[in-house]
Amino acid sequence: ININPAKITIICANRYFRPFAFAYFNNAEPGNWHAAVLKILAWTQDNTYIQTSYEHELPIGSFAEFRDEDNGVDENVLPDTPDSVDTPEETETSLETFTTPQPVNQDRQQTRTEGDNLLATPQNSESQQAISPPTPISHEKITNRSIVPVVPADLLHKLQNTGAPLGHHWKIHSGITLKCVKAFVIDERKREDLIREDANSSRVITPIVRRLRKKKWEVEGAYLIWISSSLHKQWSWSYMEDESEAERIFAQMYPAISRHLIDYKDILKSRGAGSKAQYYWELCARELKRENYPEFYQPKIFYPFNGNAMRAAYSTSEACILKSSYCIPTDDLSLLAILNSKLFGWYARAQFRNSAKRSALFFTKKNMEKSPIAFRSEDQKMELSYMVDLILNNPNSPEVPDIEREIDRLVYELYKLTDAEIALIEKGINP
DNA sequence: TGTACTGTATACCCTTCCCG
DNA sequence: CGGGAAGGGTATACAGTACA
Repeated sequence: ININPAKITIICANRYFRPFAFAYFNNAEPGNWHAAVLKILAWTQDNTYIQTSYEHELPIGSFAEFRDEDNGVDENVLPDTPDSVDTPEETETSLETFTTPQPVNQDRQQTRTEGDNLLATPQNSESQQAISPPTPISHEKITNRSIVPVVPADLLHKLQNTGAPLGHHWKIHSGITLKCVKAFVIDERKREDLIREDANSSRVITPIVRRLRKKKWEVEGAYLIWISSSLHKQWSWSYMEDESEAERIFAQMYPAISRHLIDYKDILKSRGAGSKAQYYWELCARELKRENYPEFYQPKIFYPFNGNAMRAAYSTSEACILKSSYCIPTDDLSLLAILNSKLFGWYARAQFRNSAKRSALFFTKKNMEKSPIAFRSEDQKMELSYMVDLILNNPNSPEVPDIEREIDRLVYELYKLTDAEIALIEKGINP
């Protein structure tokens, strides 16, 4: 075969990239396949802390930081010759995992071109050294660090490789867009007034559920005037040539609602410009039916789109949620436990921050879908659900902080965190 | 019948601004 | 003043249409 084995990199993965591995031939010379040693650099689900990203200049790297903080661990004490890594015995074995590659010897490097395999070509050029130091790492060091990683970037990496992304198991739905919240969202008292004025009003008033400001688990109920768009529902006023005539018919059908919305006529008309077929009293929404909005008709976890912390809540009522909230239809309270845990909060601060100047986190659909949710056994699910139930049943109990701490502890267990990693999260040290 | 194109509604995400 | 709810621009999905 006339292929230079040193130029081959094999990428091995299943369709979920778990495990994920690079393989390449070490000691490979053109025309001498027998001398080539196949080396494998792998990421697996359970053993995520492997130094290969550093050794091979993959983009991760807060390693320098780690050295500063890790007393006594210094580049100088690390072996600086490749021979201390690759022993003759190892060369005899054809398969070797998790070892550092040898630097390319001088004459072989001269034959290489710029486009050559990065992985099989350890850092020799000056430009590469400027990006990342080429110091090889001993096995011993790797083993020690894999037991107690204390660098936030490594913890983040570990979390990212735990469990499965949220989007694999759950679907996230966004809330209803309103042209003007003040106009369409009403409280219990206003609802009673409107229905007392005209009993028909109840036909277009539907419950919604919102989060309570500043509170993690609690929700508040409210009501929404839901008159779906004429594009989706044929009303008596739909598609009238004369808008004032349509308005008159609307006022006849729902006099109380009409009187309420007239106060917001100007603002609703200005914001509704562009959607020609609609009148100011209509929502830009389909009919509220189970088949149109199945997510609202089942138990759901919901959370606001932004904020400086995740504040997820749970609702079993058949109520809608508004825009700037997302909901996940599920009755799995162990997911709620994870979302409201300190661990997830730490992950969110590390991942979801949108701009440097503001502390706000953006729990966008994409961000959330990618979030790693640890696998839970049935027992673990039950235990977490029980804890969450305790809080939901009595959110103002003085015991809530204790229960939250216990939930945090259980979540740390789910993600198999070490004491050092837990300390990082408790201290709020982000990457 | 399949494909390309087009217009529109919707959802997403960022920015603004209000309220505690 | 900061947090967070709401507004608004825009990318995207999708339905409808034309045409091969």
